[in-house]
Amino acid sequence: MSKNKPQQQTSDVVGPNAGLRRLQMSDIARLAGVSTATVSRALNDSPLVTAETRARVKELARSLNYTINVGAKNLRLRRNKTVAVVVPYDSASRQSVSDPFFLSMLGSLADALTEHGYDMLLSRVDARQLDAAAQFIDTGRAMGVILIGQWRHHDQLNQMAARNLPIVIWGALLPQQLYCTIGCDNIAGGALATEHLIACGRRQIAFLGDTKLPEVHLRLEGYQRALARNNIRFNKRLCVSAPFLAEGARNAIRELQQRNIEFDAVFACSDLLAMTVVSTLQKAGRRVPEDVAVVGYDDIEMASHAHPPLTTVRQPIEAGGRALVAALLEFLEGGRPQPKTLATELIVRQSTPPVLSDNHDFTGARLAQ
Amino acid sequence: MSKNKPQQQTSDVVGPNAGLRRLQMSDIARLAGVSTATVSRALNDSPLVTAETRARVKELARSLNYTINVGAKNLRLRRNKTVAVVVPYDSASRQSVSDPFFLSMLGSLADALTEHGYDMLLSRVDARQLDAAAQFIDTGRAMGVILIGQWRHHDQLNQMAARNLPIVIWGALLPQQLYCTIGCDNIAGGALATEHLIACGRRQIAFLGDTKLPEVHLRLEGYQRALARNNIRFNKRLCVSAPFLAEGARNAIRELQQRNIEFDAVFACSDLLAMTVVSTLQKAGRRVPEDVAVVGYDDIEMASHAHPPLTTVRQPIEAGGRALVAALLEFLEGGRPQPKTLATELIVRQSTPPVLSDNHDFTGARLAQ
DNA sequence: ATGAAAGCGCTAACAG
DNA sequence: CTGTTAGCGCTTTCAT
Repeated sequence: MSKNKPQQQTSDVVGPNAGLRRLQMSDIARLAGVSTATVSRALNDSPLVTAETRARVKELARSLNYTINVGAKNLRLRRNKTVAVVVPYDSASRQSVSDPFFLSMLGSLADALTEHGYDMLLSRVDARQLDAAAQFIDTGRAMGVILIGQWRHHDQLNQMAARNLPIVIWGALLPQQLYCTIGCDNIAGGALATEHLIACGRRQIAFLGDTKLPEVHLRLEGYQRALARNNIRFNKRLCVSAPFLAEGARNAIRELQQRNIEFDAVFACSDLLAMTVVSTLQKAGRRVPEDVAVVGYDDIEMASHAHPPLTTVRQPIEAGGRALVAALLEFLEGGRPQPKTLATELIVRQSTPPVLSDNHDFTGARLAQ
Repeated sequence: MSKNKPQQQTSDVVGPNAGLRRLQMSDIARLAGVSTATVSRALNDSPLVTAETRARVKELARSLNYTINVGAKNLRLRRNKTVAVVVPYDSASRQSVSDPFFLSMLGSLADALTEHGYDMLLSRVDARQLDAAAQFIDTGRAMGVILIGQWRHHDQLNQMAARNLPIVIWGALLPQQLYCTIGCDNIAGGALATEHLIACGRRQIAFLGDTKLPEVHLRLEGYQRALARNNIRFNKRLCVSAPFLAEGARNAIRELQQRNIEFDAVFACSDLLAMTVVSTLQKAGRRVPEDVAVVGYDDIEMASHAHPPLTTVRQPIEAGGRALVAALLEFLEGGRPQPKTLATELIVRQSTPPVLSDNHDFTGARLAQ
């Protein structure tokens, strides 16, 4: 009969842990004088039990500190309210980007998921093998995946999408994309920053960012469009590729200076980059914003505390997290969520000088200055 | 007979998902012509199956893209290789500290856990109710909890420890502490920074940090000890309480200036704080390190890219993450891990001037200058 | 309104 | 070495 006692059964009668065996539903049932079915119903607020019974069972469970075993519940229900959040890391540097932006995003996702009763499984995967993210779904560890950053792996992502896996990605909207991305309007963001610098009277605006990343590439496009709208010739030599890491910014600025390229403004594709730019410039004896105006991107917490406080393009992180979660949940409910682009907003602080005209409308086309 | 078809059974024969039902062990067993027991053994590398059978089964599983259902496995094994990592957030600001230090710690934990085959469940909890962290264990969602930061909730933590829950905490070692903490030697760290500033010839060293946090309090103690060892009188007015958030730093510096308190050095309890200090000082026309030397804490990535690059006390995050995980695993194996204090290291960069003497031994006692 | 019983997908005694 | 079988702790149909 009972030939199948699991090996590690915590003895509930003798031994050091006597009586400490984890309570289970059958215990509550016995104590309440009902069946486990009734306990289950009561605990799940089923209308099939009397209010009286429900109250009694719940009270008993509470007083005994009983909590339902989620694993068993999940197995039975064949679902499991957890979502995997995957942060790719650069296999070269073996380090994920240490930008505070990511931490905020994680926090925002954690909150949004919690709000919906979901748990969040966090993991890092090698950016070269993003499809490892699918493992979470295959093994049933999570119902879906949120990937932070598409990097340069459009193809891998498309393949996963082809498998129809519930996965949504924080990133840019690309042509011929099968997967669902949520992200900010990078073109608009790039244009916003650039228009502002132009409105401040700057004409030689350097662009800093790793244009191999889709999002940055789009910001560059916004930058170019803004220049065009204002009849400013695009000067390729003002564009310096700099990885997100701060180191890149210093080198970039040095490069400009060494090559004797004049610039009176910098648009940097992250606040981290921008802050390094400011420091590098100040060290070189150039004033911000008087000599060089600087605009950043993200609006991380620190941006407002930098010196000078950073003018920057805010990415709505809270909204982003919520949108990612909403899209994933739609997926899980059988829907096919559409990519969504969130609006960005220019936060004007002191790293840029006052605008020249009274026209504060940076969004409209500005055909001539 | 089959009166118990679960309601949401994905039809495997007809319907839009025909044939897409998730494979399970019995499918592999049937296809391989063996029992599920054998499949289980093969997949788990049990020595009880022939190498030949094992190979055949594994190959079949691989080719069919079958992966074991972790939930079912966990239920049966009554364990579940996941650990909850809990980041307390300040209920007042409704925001967890957005210090990059935390992100690094999360990354480090994710790596260490992955190394041991554990998954990481991330969540934020209200700092006022840290014991909510115990829920993860009670519901069987995770085997143990790693809490980042003990805040001011010594008592709550002691209560949890009394329940003998597998939980370890990143924080300071406090007297009469029942729980297991892993953390850096804050006293030594505080002393290290202070000794260095003294060695640089500074005597009026301001201390910046939220001393209500145990870790910061200990750093202050190290600061005081270093002063004492060097016969410098402790001046309470040089100690300014500043929350970790950057804003605090500016106010703190302003406060010092307004109160006309002279200082030629600042020891700030986080790099974020230190960087804001540097900026504030520079804006006020004081040079770093010539007029004021500044030492930070943590050695976040950005510290080396600041201007000037920040002299700081490094917290070994990688080692910290590994130690936290090691301690928790020891707990899970029935051990009772001891609190562990990791060594800190002074990273000398350019926010402090060259030391005056040739004696670079900052660790020894320095009885007279 | 409640209970009995049949599994969710897996593992491991036990018996061959 | 392999198969049979009894659960892990829960939910839900079906029968009462």
